[in-house]
Amino acid sequence: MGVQERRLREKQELRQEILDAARDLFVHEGYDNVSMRKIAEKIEYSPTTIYLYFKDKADLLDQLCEETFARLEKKSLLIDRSTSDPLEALRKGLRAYIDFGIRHPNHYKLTFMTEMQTGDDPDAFGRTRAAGQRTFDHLAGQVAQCSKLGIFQIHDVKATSQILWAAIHGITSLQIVKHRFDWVERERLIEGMLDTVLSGLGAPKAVGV
Amino acid sequence: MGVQERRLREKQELRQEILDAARDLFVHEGYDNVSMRKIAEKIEYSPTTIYLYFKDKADLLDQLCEETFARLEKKSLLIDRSTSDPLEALRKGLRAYIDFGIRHPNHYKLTFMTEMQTGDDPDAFGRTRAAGQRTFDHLAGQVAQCSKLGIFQIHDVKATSQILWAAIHGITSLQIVKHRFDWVERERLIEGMLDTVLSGLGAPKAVGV
DNA sequence: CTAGTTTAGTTAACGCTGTTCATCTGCTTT
DNA sequence: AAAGCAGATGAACAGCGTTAACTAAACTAG
Repeated sequence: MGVQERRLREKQELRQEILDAARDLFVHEGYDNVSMRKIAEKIEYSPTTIYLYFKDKADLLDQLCEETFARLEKKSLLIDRSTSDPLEALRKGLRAYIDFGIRHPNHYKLTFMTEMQTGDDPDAFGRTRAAGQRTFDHLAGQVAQCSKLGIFQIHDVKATSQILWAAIHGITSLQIVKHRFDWVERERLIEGMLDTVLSGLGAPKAVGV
Repeated sequence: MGVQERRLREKQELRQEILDAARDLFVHEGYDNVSMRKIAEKIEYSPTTIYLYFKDKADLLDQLCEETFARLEKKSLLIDRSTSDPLEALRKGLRAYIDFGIRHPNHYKLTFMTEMQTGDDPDAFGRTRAAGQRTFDHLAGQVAQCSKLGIFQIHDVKATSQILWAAIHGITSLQIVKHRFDWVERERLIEGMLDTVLSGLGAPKAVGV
C-alpha cells in the first residue's frame, strides 16, 4: 500500500508549492496585487487547481499568517528561556517583535496590517486568529509576571498587554509604511518608546527621552 | 454672461454630488467594496462621467481624505482655543485623533496604513500627505509647549512627538484592522494608553491601568 | 483483464472590477 | 441655419475571484 502514501505525499508537496509561491508573491508584491492567476502561473498549474487545496484566496492568506505567527512565537520562547529577569525578558520580547516587523515588512503587513474581511463565514481566518491569540497570551503572561512581582503598578493585565501591543505595533507599522517621513534615528525612537511606555507602567527607569 | 457662470456652477454641483455619493459609500461599505459603477448608479450618471471630474478612484479618495482631515484640524484648533492647560489640550488632541480614525476607518487606512506607491505620479495623494504633515506639526507644537513648561521631562521634542504619534496610531490602526480581536473595553484601552504614555513622559498622573 | 469509480487537473464561463476611447447629444456662437 | 464645443455616454479592454462541467489518468472490484 505504498502507492497511496506516495500520492498523499505528492498532494502535500503541491500544496506546499502553492503556499511557497503565494508567500513569495504576497511578500514581494502585496496581497492585493497578487491574483490567483499569477500564483497559478508561478507554479505552472491552472488557476482552478489552487481551489482543490485551499478554499479561496483568503484561506491562502490565513495559512501564511499562521506560519508567520509561529516564527515570532518561537523567537519569543527562546528569549524567555534565556532571560531570567521578567522585565528584561518582556522588553526583549517587545523589541524582537518590532525588529521582526521591520526586518520582514511584507510578512508583517500581511499579518498585522491586512484587514481580514470575513464575508459570511464566521470561521474565516481561524488559524490566524488563533495564532495571534497565542502570541498575545504570551505577552500577557509576561505582563502578569511583572505585575505579580510588583515591577508594574497596574490592576488590569489584559488592558496593559493590549496597550503594549498597540505601542509596538504603532512604531512598527509606521516605520514600514511611512518610510518617507522625516523620522528621528530609529534606534532612539524604538528605545524611547519602550522607555516611555514601560516607565509609564511603573517600571523603574530614568525619565526623559 | 450669466450663462457661463451657471454652467460652471452646475459643474461644481455635480462634482460635489459625486463627492457626497462617494463619501457615503466609502464610509459605509469600505473603499475596496465600492465600485465606480456603484457611485455612478447612486448619482444616476454613467460611470465614465466621474472621470470627467476626477482622475481616478484614488483621486476621489484623496479629495475626501483632505476634506476629512480639514475637519480634524478644525477640531484640534477648537480644542486648543478652548483649553488653557497645554497637557489637557494635548491629551484631548490625541484623543480626537484616535476617535477620528475609528470614525473614518477608510480615510484613516488610506492616509496612514497604505504604502503610497508613487509609481509614476509623484504628486499622488499629495493633498492627503500635506494634511498629515500639518497634523504632526500641530502635535509637535503641543509637545514643545509641554516641554517648555516643564510638564514633560524630555529633551527631544521631535522624538517624543513621534513616540506619541506611534502610540495613538497603534491603538487606532489595530482597532480598525483587528476588529474581531478580544479587546478590552475601548474607552478603558484608549484612556489607559494615554495615561501610560503621558505619565511615562513625566506628566503627573496616578500610575496604574 | 476488463468495467466502473474515484481522483487530479483543466477549459470555459459568469459576473464583477477600473479605466479608455470613439461616439453622440444638445447648447452656444457665428 | 451651420459650425463648434462641452458634457455625457455605450461599448469595449484587460483583468479579477470563483464555479461548473468536463477530460484524462489511476485505482479498485468482479
